[in-house]
Amino acid sequence: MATTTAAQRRAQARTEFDAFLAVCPSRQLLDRVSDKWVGLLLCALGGGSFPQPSAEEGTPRAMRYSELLRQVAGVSPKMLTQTLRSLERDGLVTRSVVATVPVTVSYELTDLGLSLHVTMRALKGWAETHVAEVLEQRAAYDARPVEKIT
Amino acid sequence: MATTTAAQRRAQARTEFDAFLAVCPSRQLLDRVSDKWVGLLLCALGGGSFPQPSAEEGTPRAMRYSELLRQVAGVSPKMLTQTLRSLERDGLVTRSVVATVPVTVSYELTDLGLSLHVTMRALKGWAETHVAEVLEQRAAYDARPVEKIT
DNA sequence: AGTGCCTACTTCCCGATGGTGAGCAACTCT
DNA sequence: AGAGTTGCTCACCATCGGGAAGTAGGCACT
Repeated sequence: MATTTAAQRRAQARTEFDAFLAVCPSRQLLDRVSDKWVGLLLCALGGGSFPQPSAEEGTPRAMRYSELLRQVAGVSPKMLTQTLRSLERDGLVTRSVVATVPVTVSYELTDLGLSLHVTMRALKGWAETHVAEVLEQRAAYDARPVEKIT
Repeated sequence: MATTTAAQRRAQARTEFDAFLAVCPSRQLLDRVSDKWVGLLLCALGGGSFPQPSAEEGTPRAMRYSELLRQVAGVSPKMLTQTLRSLERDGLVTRSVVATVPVTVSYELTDLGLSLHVTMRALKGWAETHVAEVLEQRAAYDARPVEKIT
């Protein structure tokens, strides 16, 4: 009985540690910045585009909402707005509004956003470099016999 | 009228190009590997753990299902299985089954998986380095007056 | 006048997927 | 019998991304 109580206490302590880790800020941040639209927007604002060869990376520059909407293929106004708001909140982009007619809103990477963009370029490069190999692996996996043993 | 038709054709061509890019394999792959459980599992199999200081990266080694379940805080059996299957299909991990009682199943990074793990370490490091700054930015953003102009 | 364009979003609805909780099978030990 | 190990599987539900349509204000063209 004393052994069981000690085991239960250890399990409880582990559960609490797990809960702590699961809400850890840096872990949540990694999840956040790993969002697909985040990556594509950082890339666009950083002067590049993905998927494309990386040979001609442009310079980071401010871009307008409609520019981003056109350049980031497949993004909807909703996801664009949502992601830009999130990036702004995290301090990764600045949003500037000029009261022209029509209104002009532009977004630009901060230094922090630029550091993330630079860091994410490696991951983008990895995907471009290895996509063919992964596709082959998938084909091989899908072609193999279904295995029943567990 | 001829001008309108030409403009419509250009818009149509752009829409088709967008559709192509949106399903581009390397872009899909980047989305895939950016999944939060993927990152954490690659890290665990690569001998490290996140979030933790990176000073003591261990060596990549095979790990059993239950080991991974214990080490990756917060993951459920469902997500663990699902993610491991996906990693196996992409050729990023190998799954080995030994018919012991109970059965022994272990997972190990492939060379491809290891290359991805190495690439993702930079992103993990970025999150750990900058999490405090991002939290401050969020607090500042949340504290500012609500702006009504668009 | 009407229509279409530009700007930067917003709203509503639905479906996919992640998450939770419980369970399965086969064995061993108490 | 119950409790533990192994590695999953299944049912249900909540969340959030995605799709489609819409808003407002101005300007240009027919």
